[in-house]
Order: sequence, then structure tokens, then C-alpha cells
Amino acid sequence: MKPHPHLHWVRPVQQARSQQTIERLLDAAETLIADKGFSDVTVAQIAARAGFSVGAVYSRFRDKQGLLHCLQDRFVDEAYLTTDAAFDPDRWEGASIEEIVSEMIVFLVEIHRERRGVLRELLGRTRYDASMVERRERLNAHISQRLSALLLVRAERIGHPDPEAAVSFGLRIVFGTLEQAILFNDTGAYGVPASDDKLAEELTRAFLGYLGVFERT
Amino acid sequence: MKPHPHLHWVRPVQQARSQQTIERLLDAAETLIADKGFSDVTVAQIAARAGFSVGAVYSRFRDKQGLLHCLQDRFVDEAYLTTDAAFDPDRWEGASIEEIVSEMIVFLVEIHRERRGVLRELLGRTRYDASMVERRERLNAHISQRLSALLLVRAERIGHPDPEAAVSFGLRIVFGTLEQAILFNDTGAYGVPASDDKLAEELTRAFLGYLGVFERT
DNA sequence: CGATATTGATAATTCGCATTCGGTTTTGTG
DNA sequence: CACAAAACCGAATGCGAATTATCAATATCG
Repeated sequence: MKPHPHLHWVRPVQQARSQQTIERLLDAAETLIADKGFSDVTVAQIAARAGFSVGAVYSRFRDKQGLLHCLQDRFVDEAYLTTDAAFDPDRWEGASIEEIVSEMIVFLVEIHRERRGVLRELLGRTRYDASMVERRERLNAHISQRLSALLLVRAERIGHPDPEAAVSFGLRIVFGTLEQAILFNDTGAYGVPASDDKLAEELTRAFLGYLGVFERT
Repeated sequence: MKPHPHLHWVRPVQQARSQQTIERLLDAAETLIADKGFSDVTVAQIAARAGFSVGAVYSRFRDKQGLLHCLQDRFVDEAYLTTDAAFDPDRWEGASIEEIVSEMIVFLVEIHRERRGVLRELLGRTRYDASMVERRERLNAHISQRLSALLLVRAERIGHPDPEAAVSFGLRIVFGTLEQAILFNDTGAYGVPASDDKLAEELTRAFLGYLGVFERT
């Protein structure tokens, strides 16, 4: 039996230029998808934007779906690196809970705004694809653990009866609010603060309020 | 010029049975869409599930899109009625903030679970349709106002510097968390409480914590 | 009871777009 | 510098699914 020419979603590269082609195609896909949504972008458009023909797409990726998977891969890999850097315990020596939470939320708000386009589509698509759901869960859990590691050593100031669960669910609240804002293009009307600063401020208040962090006396 | 046979999205009914046909088609669409998503359901499938042929669909609705619009209409109309009943000030004579918030959140959690299917798709689709975004915003604003009316008369116990904005954004947090849980099929892993009761409890804590509701002394 | 409009069934028709495939160019290797 | 192999091209293919056209059944009204 002849083996399938594709290893999973992407064909293994043999020449140096292939990797570059892949990147250019992914870049093109990212911008187009961010703008119009995955199913409203054609393979031909992606190829054209990247300066290739449809054939190139199919010589690199198994199919359209495979391209999306690779896009998520790229995004997730990057996200792991960024969060690991942001939540490095060494950076937060001697910081208070308020400082950590506040900074973290500013960071999350920024990420969500910067990568709004891809995020929107990846989030939207995620629903239909079990493997994507899983990867997303894993990433969220990872972030959650990193944050817990920072906050739980300061747990004596947390009023919530189960601090560990609280950090986890609190983060979920933050993600929920941010992702909702992204998905539905909330601009500031009806309860969503218009500026990112204000949004971060209110989310910080909510997170701390939920944890039940006591005022330092 | 011959006028288009369809007024907007749905053809006006002339015989009694038409209305019934519409309802049956919408019911069928609702279940199928909840399960597979709008774009993965074919007009033929909807018709078949309702016991009709494709022709019936097109003699009632302008096109596939029109069917979705009508589905949202039905859902939204119902939602207005339900919330108006739930937030009727007379029902809450003498109730405390804690009681109101707690009940409200239980109510919202229930709604979201019951109508999970449609909600998921309507939320997902909403992104691509400006008119849907607007209707959703209007409904949210309506709920927000109803809740504000109940809570702001008890504002002396709210610690947040801007109680009105706080109620609005607090509600947004609740919706965000719930809708996220729905969209991504969260089962209880990673920070989402597994049971509805627990979820409602934590959301209540978060809402009250965010508002800064003082313990009654 | 006819006459006519409305509704619904069935069978095309159309069309967009992913995918394929034979041919051409580019690359790296001996 | 040849000469496979890999990468790329882009017209042609094919399919899935929305839409439309035609016709039969059923309701409404004079």
C-alpha cells in the first residue's frame, strides 16, 4: 500500500523554499480570514494574496482545512511562548496580588486586541472541531496553572473558600468577557467599556472582587 | 414591474396551514441547526425533517438566510417576554440585592442551558450579520435596564464608584462566561464548574464581588 | 359546484468552489 | 553541468447544495 503523501495536515518539506511558501500562505490566510471568515475565503484568494497559485496550496497542505489547522498550530505555539515569558515567577518577585492581576489582565486585553482577527475565526471555528477544542482547553489550562503558581503563594489574602478553583474560574470569566467582545465586535456600547484601559481596569476589579482579595491594612 | 413575491424574509401567509408550515419548518431547522450548525445543514434536510419538500421551504421563505432570520425573530420575541416576566419589580418587593442577583443568575443559567442549541448557532452566526448584532445588543440592553431598575434603588450597598455602569458591565461578564461555555461546549474542565448550581453560585459571587456589595451588618 | 389562487412536490438548473492532474520550472546533488 | 526529484502552475473536473421551473393537489370564494 502506497503511503498517503501527506503527514497529517501538511506535507513535509524537502526543499528550503517550501517552508517559506508555507509561511507566506499562512500569513495570507491569516489576514484574509481575519477579515472575511474562513468559509468566505476561497483557496484561490489565499493563493493569490500570497503570490502563488492554487496548486501551491495543495502541494503544501492536504486541504483547506489542513491550512486552518496549521494556522492554529502556529498561533498556539506562539501563545505558549508569550505566556511563559509573561508569567515567569522571577519577574514577579515581591509583587502584590493586585499588581500581578492588573498586569496580567492588561496583557490579556492587549493580546486579544492585537490578534483579534485570527482569534475571532479560530474561536468561531473551534466549536466544530474536537481537536481544536482540546488544544484550546490545554492552552487555557496552561495559562491558568501559570497564574495559579503566582497567586497561590499569596493566598492568605484571598477570601474565596477555594482559592485554586477561584483563580481558575476567575480566569475563565476574564476570557469569556474578552472573547465575547471579540466575537461580537463589541465597540463600547451597552456595558462594554470603550477603551482598553477601562476594560482592563474593570476586569481587574471583577477578578479581585471575585477572589475576595482584602484591602491591605 | 412585478413585485417580488416575498415581503422581506418570509412570504405573508394566505391560508391557515401556512402558518403551521412555517412553525414546523422553524422547529425542524432549530433542532438541526443546534446540532450541526447552520451552514452544515441543507435546505433539503430541514424540509425532510419537517415532513416537507424543498419547494415548501422556498414557498414560505425567501431563501435559506431568511429562515435563519425568522428563527432569530422567534427566539428574541420569546426572550423579551420571559425577561419582562422575570424582572417584574412587583415580584421583588422587599428583596435584597443578594436575593435578586442570585435568582437572576440562576434564571440566566437555566435559559442558556435549555436553549443551548439555538443560542449557540445564533451567537455564532451573529458575527456575520449586522442586523443580528443589533438585535442582540438591543435585547441585552433591555435586560440590563430591567436589572438596573431593580438594583439601583438599593444602590447604597454597592461599593463600585459607578453603580449603573457596574450593573451593565457585570451583566456583560455573566453573559460572556455563559455564552463562552455554550459556544465551546465546556463540560466542567479547567475552571468551569461542572454543575449548573455551582456555576450559578460562582457567578453570583463574582457579580456581587464586582459590584462591591458590602456584607450587611 | 366550478373557477381561481395558494400551497406544496418533484425534477431540473445553476453555480461556486474545493480538489485534481498533466505539464513546466526550479532546486539541489553527484 | 546534467538530471532526478520537488515545487509550482492553472485549466479542467466534479460535486454538493441553493435556487428555480413545472406541475399536481388543495383550499377559498362567488
